[in-house]
Amino acid sequence: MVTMSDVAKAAGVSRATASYALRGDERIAPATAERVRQAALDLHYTTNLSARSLRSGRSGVIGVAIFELDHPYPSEMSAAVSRQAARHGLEAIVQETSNSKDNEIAILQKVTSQLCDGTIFSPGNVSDEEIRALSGGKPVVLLDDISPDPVFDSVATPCEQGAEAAIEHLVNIGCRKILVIGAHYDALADDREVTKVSGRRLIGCFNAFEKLGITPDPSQFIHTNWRTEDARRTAHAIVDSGIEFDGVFCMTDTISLGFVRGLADRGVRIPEDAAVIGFDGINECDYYIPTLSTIATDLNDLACKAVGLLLERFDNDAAGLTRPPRTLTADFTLVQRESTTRR
Amino acid sequence: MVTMSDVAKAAGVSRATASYALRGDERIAPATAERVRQAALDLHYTTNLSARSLRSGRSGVIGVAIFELDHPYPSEMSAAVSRQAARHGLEAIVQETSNSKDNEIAILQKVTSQLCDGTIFSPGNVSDEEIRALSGGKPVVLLDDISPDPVFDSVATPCEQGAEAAIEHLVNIGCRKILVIGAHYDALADDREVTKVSGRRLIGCFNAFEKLGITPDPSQFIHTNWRTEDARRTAHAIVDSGIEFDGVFCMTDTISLGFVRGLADRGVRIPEDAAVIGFDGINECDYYIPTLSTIATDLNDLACKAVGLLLERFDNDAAGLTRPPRTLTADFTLVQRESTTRR
DNA sequence: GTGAAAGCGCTAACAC
DNA sequence: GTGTTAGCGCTTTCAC
Repeated sequence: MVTMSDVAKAAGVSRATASYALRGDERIAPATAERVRQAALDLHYTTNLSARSLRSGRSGVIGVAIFELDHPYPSEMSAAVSRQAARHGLEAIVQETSNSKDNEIAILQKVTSQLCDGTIFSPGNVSDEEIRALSGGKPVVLLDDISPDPVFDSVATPCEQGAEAAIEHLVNIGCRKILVIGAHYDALADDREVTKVSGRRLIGCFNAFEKLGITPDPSQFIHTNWRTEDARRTAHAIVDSGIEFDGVFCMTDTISLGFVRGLADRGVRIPEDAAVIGFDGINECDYYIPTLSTIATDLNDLACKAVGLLLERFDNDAAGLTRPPRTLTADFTLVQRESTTRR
Repeated sequence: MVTMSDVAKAAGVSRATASYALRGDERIAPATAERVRQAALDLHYTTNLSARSLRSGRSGVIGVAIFELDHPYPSEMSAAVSRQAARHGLEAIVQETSNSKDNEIAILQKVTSQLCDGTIFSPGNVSDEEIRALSGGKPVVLLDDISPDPVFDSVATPCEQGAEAAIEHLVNIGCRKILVIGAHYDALADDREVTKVSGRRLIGCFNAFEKLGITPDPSQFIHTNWRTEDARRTAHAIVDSGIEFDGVFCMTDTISLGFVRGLADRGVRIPEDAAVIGFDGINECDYYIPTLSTIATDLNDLACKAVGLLLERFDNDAAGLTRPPRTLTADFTLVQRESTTRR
């Protein structure tokens, strides 16, 4: 392995000078700097991240910790963050928590807190205090952790506004019997639910109905596991039970995909018999048959805001400042496709 | 930040003893070890990865470098590798190369070669020698890099066998005019193509036709960009041109998704008018309308083999051994769904 | 503008 | 069994 000493020797300077030169420090004479750079190139020198990180406490790497890598929404989100990080000269490393507490702890404790300058974390089973303890004082940006009294910076998906827009859209295109798939009517009775994604999307629905002067019936709200196969079975059950409906808001596109497939299994035509709209904006909605309308969270905006909050903390920490935690909300767009387009 | 010195002091032992105790070294008396562990727990000690890695050259982290995180196949593959790594007590970090050479180099050079004990790499634009130079002597397992004279261990997807099975399946269910979407008939004229995924899937097709005594016509093989939207347009063009066909093998599920959508746009019914089968086995094939048949690469098997090769190298390197590079092929299954099921 | 030297937190010989 | 010691490769005062 070629180290900085090798480069310094080849360039005829000391290790310190080599270090400065390679990082573009102003103090080094242009000619010297050039000589060092050339030597590094010739020797195929690459700086040792562990050593740099150990010594300086900065690595230029940020961690992204998410539930499940093999699901469209989290993987598209990770990709967006990766690209956004790259724009700022940072390297993003993505780790899968598998939605298990042990794994979340292991990840925060190991790579993340030790190597990464900061972390973008989609928390599942781990409390704020635990994150605080495990993060080693490095900045953390939480995804969708809307607590009334936030401890960390966070970026929220536009749950309330998006859900509201979805319901309004269904009503606007003429739906009169709307189903909401993803949570019970009385889910909000559980206090914790209010801050969760499902609860917040539910609130958006209620807001929309209220604004439109509609009194929703509890039977319109149907709980299901947020997995495609469960949503498909839920659709079967609903059709088989004879419930009437002409519009459906699915709390995620994953539910939407399964639900639409389930309706198709039972011969329900979309959008003729029922219009369907989902939430998230995953790519595959655009290739489904029919193409699926959705409330598309702007992942670039989300990534931009998350990385931005991290960068702010870096700068602040460097300047010895602190500021209270901020919560930003990502933009969204209502994407109307075939599943809610009636001729 | 709490360091090992703090733990050692709290437990009333030296740093070395603390280090041994925390790593479960046999030499430390059980009582001492327990005392150290308790102290570490009380102080919320977490071992500094950079320091460990710098000193011992091992981190327990493996890198996964892939094209695009927001596409189903690579993200499902990364997830499989993450989980397989976890089974061996390794942490997997995933990085997106964005299919750009600069990025591939940056990733190999930075996190990967410096922190990771080994790398699973899906190479796009970087040569074997470059990988060799950038990997810093750490083991590398390549994905789908079938060179006649391999330099690294690698795991291949079952291209030839899978494509052969796909064509045979189409013929078995009665297809007589089969289209292959993803590569030109004469793509193999380019030598490099023979080792690429597209070329190898083409070879599988040729093998199948030969085995079945069918002489394929060049016009049956249609090139398209491997993106859903391009495949959709390709389907439009094919139908509009009046080419007749009753079976389609798409070289990837992503193509399949777009192609089927494109056929649907033109009123071609699947599987009644044409049967369609893809390749890869991505999750969404199971929820499409119709559900899509596919040659499903066994990602668990692929992950198992890739991580296994890495582990072998770790052990060998530790024992001072070397062995010639090995190339393994992942298993696959033919998954028949609605798109190739005729009543 | 450049070099000498200290030390980040940890591990692994080696000594006792 | 446990402690002492010497670095891993780098950055960063502090001299000059």
